[in-house]
Amino acid sequence: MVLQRIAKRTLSDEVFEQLVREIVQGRMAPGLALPAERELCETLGVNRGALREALRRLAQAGLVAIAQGGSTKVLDFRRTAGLDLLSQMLFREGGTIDLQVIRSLMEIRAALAPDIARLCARRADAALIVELLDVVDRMTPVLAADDLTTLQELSLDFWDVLVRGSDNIAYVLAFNTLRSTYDTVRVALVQVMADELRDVAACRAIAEAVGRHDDVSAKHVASALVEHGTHRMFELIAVLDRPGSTTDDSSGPGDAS
Amino acid sequence: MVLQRIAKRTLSDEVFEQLVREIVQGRMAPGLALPAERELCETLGVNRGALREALRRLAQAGLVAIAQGGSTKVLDFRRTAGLDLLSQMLFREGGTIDLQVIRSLMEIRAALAPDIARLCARRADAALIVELLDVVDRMTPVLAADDLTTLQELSLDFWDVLVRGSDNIAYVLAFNTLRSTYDTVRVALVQVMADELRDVAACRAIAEAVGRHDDVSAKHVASALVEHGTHRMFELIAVLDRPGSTTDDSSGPGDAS
DNA sequence: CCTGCTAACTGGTAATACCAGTTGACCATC
DNA sequence: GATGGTCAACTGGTATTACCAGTTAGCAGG
Repeated sequence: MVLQRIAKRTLSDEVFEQLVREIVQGRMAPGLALPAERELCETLGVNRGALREALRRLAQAGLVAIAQGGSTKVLDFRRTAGLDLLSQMLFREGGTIDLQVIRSLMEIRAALAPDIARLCARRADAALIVELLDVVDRMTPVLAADDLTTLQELSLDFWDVLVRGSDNIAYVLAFNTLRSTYDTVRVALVQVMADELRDVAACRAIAEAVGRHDDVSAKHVASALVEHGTHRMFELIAVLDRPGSTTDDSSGPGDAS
Repeated sequence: MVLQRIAKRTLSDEVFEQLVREIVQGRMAPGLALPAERELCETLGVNRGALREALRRLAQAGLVAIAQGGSTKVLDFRRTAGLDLLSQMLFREGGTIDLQVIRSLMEIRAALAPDIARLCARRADAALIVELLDVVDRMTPVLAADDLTTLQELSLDFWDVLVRGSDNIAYVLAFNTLRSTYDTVRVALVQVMADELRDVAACRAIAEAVGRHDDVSAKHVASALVEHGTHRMFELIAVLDRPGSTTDDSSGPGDAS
């Protein structure tokens, strides 16, 4: 087993996460007034400062509205929260993965990827093209060893370079959000994404299209590449949604929760 | 002049915004260690609690990394921040609008809109179709009066319904983020978006395609609709980027900052 | 019934003390 | 010289207390 960093969580982190779950999972309905800070911090057993730090973060995430003099009210996060909330929505009550969120993730990825490749082909400079080909070159031996986990990392690196090359700050930031969401369930998805990850040829085709500044080809190849994993994921979801199936594992190693 | 709500900003809001600007505009480079909290709060003239609330929000936004015992360090927001930061990047130093951000906004919108329409056509239920047609019906008299500002609001309502109909939480949340970014500069963009806003026929075509569950048509019409405004915006950006032009006004009324 | 005051909430700010983890210099040990 | 332990001086984390400031609702007076 590989050693990993100890995750240190502060009191306000705990409070924040607890309240996010309460709201996102619907146990605190929109419009509901939270208890007063002095009361709530006593209930939670933390000092008011820690609670306030958590509440401010909730407000920034668009989950509550704070008003001096008035009370802090729960908002309808479907109308007020931003994309950064996505990673908080992955897990349902009880720790199972919400397949609707996975499906959404795959769909937005499929919508963005072709345009990222297209713009990158239009705007990439020589240095970025070299960087792109370098990532693809590093993929080849890993593919030969069929090391899917490493391929997954290289795939993220590949898209990271493409996104930077697209010279579009919205794509860069959205990619960061989607990547961190994906990272949370990465291990559980290795097998489903296997076919896409093994398609290093498509990655090379994209890199070469970018090298030729051929935006049309880059777009089409990227579209085909991500449709790969997207379809596989849809198939899996169709199967898992049938029974009351848990999502603790799909196939091969990798534990969720 | 229309009266508008007074924006109440707390101390931690001010500190947060000030630090966001410092980081996003590059005056605080990635890797830089912030002064100690006790020192920084004295510099800013606020108490430590207010400063900490701001720092926690910065950490959540992916702009700094806080570590007990160590120092708080500035992160590379291009790698760690999420899409929710986009609205904070609209304004450059001096209050001028960053046209690169506007371009990015238009591009991601153009990438998402067709797929939103497509999914909505596949998944919308009867109630949502009624709602969609209702928005379009409300557009017609406003178009006759050529009231662009109201058309702009109805257009946002229209896309809001479409996004909800797509039954994709990632699209819903991303739409919220993009809408709040767009809202910040809405008035300045009325004239540029005019042609798109006046194309109520396209909105109706999308609504009808959704009503027929014709996802291919919905996608294509939506694609054409948003290309409208996107191209106009590109033309404007090409013109404004030439001289050292300020972005205080484009044409007609509407003051930015 | 309406106006306007007031008291009792609410969150916002502040000062202070102490707990807990990190860092680096220093030193004994191997 | 390299290693590992100790300690002091940082850093952020938590807690308590007090008071300021805005909102709300109820009540007195018109």
